[in-house]
Amino acid sequence: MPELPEVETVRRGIEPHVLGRRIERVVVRESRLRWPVESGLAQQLIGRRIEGTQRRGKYLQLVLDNADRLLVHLGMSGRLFVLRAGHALLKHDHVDIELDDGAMLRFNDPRRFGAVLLWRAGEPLHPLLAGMGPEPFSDTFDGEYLYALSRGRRAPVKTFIMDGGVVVGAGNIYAAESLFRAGIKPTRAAGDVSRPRYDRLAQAIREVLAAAIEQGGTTLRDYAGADGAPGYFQQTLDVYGREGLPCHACGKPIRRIVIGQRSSFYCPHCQR
DNA sequence: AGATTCGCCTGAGAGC
DNA sequence: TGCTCTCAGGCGAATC
Repeated sequence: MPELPEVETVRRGIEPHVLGRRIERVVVRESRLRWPVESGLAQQLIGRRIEGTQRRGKYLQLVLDNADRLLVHLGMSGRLFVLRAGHALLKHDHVDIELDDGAMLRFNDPRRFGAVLLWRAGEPLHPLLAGMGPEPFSDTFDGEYLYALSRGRRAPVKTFIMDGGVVVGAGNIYAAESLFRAGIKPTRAAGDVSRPRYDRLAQAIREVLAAAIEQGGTTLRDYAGADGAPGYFQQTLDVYGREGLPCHACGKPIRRIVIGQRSSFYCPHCQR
């Protein structure tokens, strides 16, 4: 399940293959994604040169030479591969973007929770990008920010940091890992977490995401990088998916609970 | 406004 | 072998 580190890994993986390339052909086999792929997409893209790649939250962006941007969201099961044009077709290969050197970006997404959208130059900030919280590596994201925003909130701190309007990138896996590193119990009300502990949490979120990016993301079942390679951060996980296994810090068994319909893992001894 | 629930999807794995 | 059931979950929209 691609979260921020996985999307960043994909961005880094495809960038050298697409930079400066011109789009020659676009094939949309299935337009029913999270939002419909617009019918004129191919016409909008063909002939454009790709000038850069960016990421905002979990949205990957191809910046075109007319300043339009192609937004790609991998949803839960989306993959973006760099292949040679004409590569054998697999089930759920929904969109191809063929480049002028014979390479091809291929979007595959079994569950179709992903999206491929055009954000045209001159249009206001795309609605899906508006209202997003700060990037975890930006200057505006720190303990003070989390502390101020959380006052009066009774929702669990895990739910709070997973809210993309608070900060982007703390998906289920990384929220759990960050809370473990910060020693904070995930069920604690966001408004009851002290300022010093939010300092630790903000730092933990940055550390966990940075480490995951370094290791190419976390591969549990669905995720693979642009070259098809898995990530390796799952070997570093302290709590996620480790129900009943000994805590890496104290040896007591990791507990699994459900918070906001999502599996949550924590160490009842180390996290308070 | 904040919190909660719903709905969209398919594949993997368990159980029979 | 093959069917049915459950679960996974990002995130916008709707509802409480």
